[in-house]
Amino acid sequence: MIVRTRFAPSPTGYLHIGGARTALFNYLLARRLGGRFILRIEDTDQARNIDRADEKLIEDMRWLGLNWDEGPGVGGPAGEYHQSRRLSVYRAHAQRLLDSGKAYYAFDTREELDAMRKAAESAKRRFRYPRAANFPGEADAQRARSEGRPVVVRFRMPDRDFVVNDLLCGEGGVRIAASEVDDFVILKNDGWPTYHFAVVVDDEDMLVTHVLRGQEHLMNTPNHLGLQESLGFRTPVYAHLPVILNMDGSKMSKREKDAAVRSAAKAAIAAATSSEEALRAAAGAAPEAFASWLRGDVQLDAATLDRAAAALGVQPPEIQIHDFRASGYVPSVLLNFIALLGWSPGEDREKMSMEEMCALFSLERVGRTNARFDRAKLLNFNTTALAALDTPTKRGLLRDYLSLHGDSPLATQPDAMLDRLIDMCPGIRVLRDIEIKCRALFAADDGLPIDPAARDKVLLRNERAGLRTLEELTERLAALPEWTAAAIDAQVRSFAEARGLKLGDVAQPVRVAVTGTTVSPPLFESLELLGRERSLARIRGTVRTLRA
RNA sequence: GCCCCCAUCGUCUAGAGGCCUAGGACACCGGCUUUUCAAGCCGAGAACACGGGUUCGAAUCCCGUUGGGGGCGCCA
Repeated sequence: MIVRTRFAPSPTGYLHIGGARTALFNYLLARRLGGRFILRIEDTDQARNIDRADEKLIEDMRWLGLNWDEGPGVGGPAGEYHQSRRLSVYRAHAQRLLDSGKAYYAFDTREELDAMRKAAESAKRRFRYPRAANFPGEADAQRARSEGRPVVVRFRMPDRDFVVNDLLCGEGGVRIAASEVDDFVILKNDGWPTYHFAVVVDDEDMLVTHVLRGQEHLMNTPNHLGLQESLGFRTPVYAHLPVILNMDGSKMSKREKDAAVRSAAKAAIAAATSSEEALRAAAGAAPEAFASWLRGDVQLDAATLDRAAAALGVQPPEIQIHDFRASGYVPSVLLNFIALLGWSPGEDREKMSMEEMCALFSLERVGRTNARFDRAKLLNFNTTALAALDTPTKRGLLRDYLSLHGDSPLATQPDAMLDRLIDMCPGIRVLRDIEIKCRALFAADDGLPIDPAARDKVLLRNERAGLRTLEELTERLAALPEWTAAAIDAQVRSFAEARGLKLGDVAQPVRVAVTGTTVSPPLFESLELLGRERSLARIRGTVRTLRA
């Protein structure tokens, strides 16, 4: 029997870390066992579907390299892989259950259901839907509809305990008592299937053999077993994966990003480096909404949050796969790291290529404890991996990074220039580091912005020692017979030695004068790249400004 | 509230009753290197949640406690 796995996300936006790991494990299992990996889009909630969200999700999957054998864009035997395009399939199966008395119509309103749930809660009972003694017929459904009552189809759950044979949870299966399950809705009032129903039908249609999914699905598995039994379907092998949490143990979500930006905003306002009004305007938020966000009552939407973060000059923590791409992580490294959140190949192995993971993966070695997402370790993985790549490969990654940052001055540079920048920046942790270090080299020479802290510390402190050094050095540099990193290096060193200065005492003033900051690629190479004219223009400009 | 899952350094984990004085990785701390930021090199500290069993012997098996996570929708 050929192994068939699937990743079945609900398209509510970009792919999350947890979703990516679920996808990865399904992918690895299929690859390891010579099976097929299917992508299916679970878009059965009309209210929640965001326009074209599946495209973002698919983009992230492709970027990660988690390519599917069947699914959107590649097709397959099931024909359609968006549940929204398979409605007739679900309806046919629902009708079958209706006809055989294994499902029935129900006409309760939300209010009635809420009231029943409240009553159960106050009586300290678990709510169970009160199944009618006699099921309503088609005529009753017609009447209910004409009276404007909601009409749903509920599944008549078999009245017995269920045992979920899970590869990861429990030993000898997880037993869930009959009292813990009830007659759940399979067809909503809008005629669309619920998740529980669509997932069972599709896993059967698509011949899925192994279901690896988040542990939050463990308790709904009896619903699926009941449906499979009543529909005469196979039951796939289940493995419910532990959850990935934030470092603080909370559930990983966009909230963390929101909180990070909020605390930066509060700090900036408290330190008077910014005002609430200025930030609000920069973020483009309504005054009341912004105030309520600052109090922590609500979250900001993604775009507003990004603008606020930019205005504050803070880098919010990456949450979604897309965030990591935008920071300049290597996709295979991200996958490698995520795989280790729950899986270990043993023998102290950690750093692995995709091929190695495919060869080594096994469910027996997947753990069962929740993992926290440690960005520091991921950063280390990325740093190490980047250091091992050759320049053309890094350039490819940098191009991808820049495709998301069209406003970067690096975005329009030719390959030869990018290669030069890459070689000037060893030891980078993420691709964004290249941009941070190099962007000043592409700024206009006139009116180069100087960081005040750098200016005070490096040029003005100690009675302008840095500035005086700079002035003395300028003419020596101007007189250099050739403008190469080696020549500049020799000149600066001999100058420093003659004055009894450390190299840094000379190099830092030049760096600040030329780049406006204390951080840049190696100075002499930077000066060579900039050229004599532009370098001297910047130094002289800075000197002029500070003298005035 | 009821039900389910889980429990080794700060974090991810190795560990299938003696190989454990508990191994690796990241982080942290100390040192070296260094024209900035990184990177690199060397070194140190750091864990079997608790309480009962079982056994000659328990991180490993059983029970309980505590703690963490999840579920109880016409969301997925």
